[in-house]
Amino acid sequence: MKKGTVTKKDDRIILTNFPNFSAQDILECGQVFRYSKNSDGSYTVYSLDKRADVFENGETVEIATCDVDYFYRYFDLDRDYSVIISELSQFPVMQQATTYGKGIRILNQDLYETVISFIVSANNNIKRIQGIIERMCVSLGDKTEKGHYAFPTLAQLQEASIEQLREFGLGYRAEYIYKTAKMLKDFSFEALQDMSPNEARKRLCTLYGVGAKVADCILLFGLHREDVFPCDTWIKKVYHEYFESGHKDNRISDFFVETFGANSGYAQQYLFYFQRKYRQND
DNA sequence: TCCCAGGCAAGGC
DNA sequence: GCCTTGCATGGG
Repeated sequence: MKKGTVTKKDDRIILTNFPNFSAQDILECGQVFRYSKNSDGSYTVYSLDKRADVFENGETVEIATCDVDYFYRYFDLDRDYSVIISELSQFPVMQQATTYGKGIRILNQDLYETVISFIVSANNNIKRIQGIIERMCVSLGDKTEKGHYAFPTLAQLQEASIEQLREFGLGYRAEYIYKTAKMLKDFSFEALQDMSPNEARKRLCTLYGVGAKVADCILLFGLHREDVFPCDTWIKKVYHEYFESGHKDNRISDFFVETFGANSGYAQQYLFYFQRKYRQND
């Protein structure tokens, strides 16, 4: 396959004939909660106080942003996803899943925003998660020059009361966010980088509201750890529908990591997106 | 009315 | 260590 070109300008990134890039697949596959689809078909995605607008026209994709370097890394543009897809396709279901979600890329999201966002995600559905996080931004975050609201800084989050957090619709997760915001004052994100998956997971699980699954999401979406496999209710359905049964729920993640190895994180996202494809209203 | 959603913490054993 | 239970909220 011919490899496309990436051109960085001052205020935009231009992809030409660039394989495995679809704004819809990337943003609607469940890894990120702050984005919108615009009336002209373009997408806007937000990260911390930044935003990028993605316009797709045939062979050309234009990513308009005032922070080109940030979103170059954010969209994981250095990685060749055709290799990953090729390796995963030997597994029967993966052939279909990677065909369906061939434009997926695992984003390099901000670690702090990922921690808070996925605490919100626990036992929740995507539509509600998006609404809660949006209300958090509007109520606690700064309004930017572009007119949108930034994700609240840690300092801003720490100032919010439990009652205020509960008004966003967090339910019992309000206490998780409240306590973890305080705990993050003395938490080293840098230390996670050099840890094994199990060490890093254990460290993340010291945060209130973070368990095994949320920790794996943080490792995958915030630290781009490829050797983890977040197991939620959708993945359990995938497991029982397409794979061998016999593992207890809390071992399904281990089974998939043994199966997919270094490509586990990617495999998870293809399968999650594939499993949910007829359920876009969640 | 019950079930479900990108589960987790706490308590019992 | 492994199980069970309660949990806020809104949509189907």
